[in-house]
Amino acid sequence: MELKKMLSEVYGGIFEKELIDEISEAGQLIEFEENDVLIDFGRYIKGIPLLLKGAIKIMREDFDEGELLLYFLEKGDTCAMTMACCVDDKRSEIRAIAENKGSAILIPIGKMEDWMGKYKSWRAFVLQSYNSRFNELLSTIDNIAFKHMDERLENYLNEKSKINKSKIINQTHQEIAYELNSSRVVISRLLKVMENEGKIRLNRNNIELL
DNA sequence: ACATTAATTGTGT
DNA sequence: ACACAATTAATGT
Repeated sequence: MELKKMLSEVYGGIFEKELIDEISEAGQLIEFEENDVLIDFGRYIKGIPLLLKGAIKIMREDFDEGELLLYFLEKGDTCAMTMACCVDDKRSEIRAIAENKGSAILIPIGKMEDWMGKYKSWRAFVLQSYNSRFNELLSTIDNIAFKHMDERLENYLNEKSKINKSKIINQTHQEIAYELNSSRVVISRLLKVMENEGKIRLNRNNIELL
C-alpha cells in the first residue's frame, strides 16, 4: 500500500512496524495546497496530524487583530498544540496554514491515547515532540522579547529559505510584515538596508538571498 | 499599442 | 505612523 510506504520512509526509524501498521490502518491521508488553512482559531480538533510532506506555519492571533508567526513544522513533526487540545477537548488556540503543498496523516483522537500505553515509541515521540516545540517557542520568544526587528527579519528569511529549499522568497513586504506583526514600511526599510549590505537582492514580489 | 488602475515598493517628515 | 512619489503589473479598449 502506498500510504504505508510513505509512513515508513518518514517515521520508519522511530516507530516499530506494528505501530506503523496501526497508523496506516486508522489514519486518514490528507493532502493540502499552499495557503490552505488546516486548523483555525476556535475550531475543535478532529485528529492529530503527522506531517509527511511539505511544511506548515503556526500562527497566533494577537489581542488587537494582529497575527504572529510562532514556528514552522516540517516533515516528521507534529503539532503539540493539537495534542494538548484533544486530550482536553478544547478549542484551538492557534491557526495552521500550509506553507507549501504537502500531505499529512490524520490520527483519530482515541487512537492517540491507546498508543500511549501500548507503544513506547509513540510515547517517546509525543514527549519529544512537546519538548522540541517548547524549545522552538522559547527561541521565538527570545526573538520577540530581546531582539530587534532587523534580526527577527533575518531569521525569518533564513528559515523561509531553508523550509522552501530556495534562495528566493516570493512574498511582498506587506505579507512579511503581517507574519512578523510589524508594518510594511519598517520591513521595506530594513530590507533596503540589507540589500545595501549585500545580503539580499530586492525584486518586485520576490527577495533573493545571497 | 496605448491609457487607466491597482498593487507594490521607496522616501521624507 | 502617516503621506505621498515612483515603479511595475494587470486590464480594458
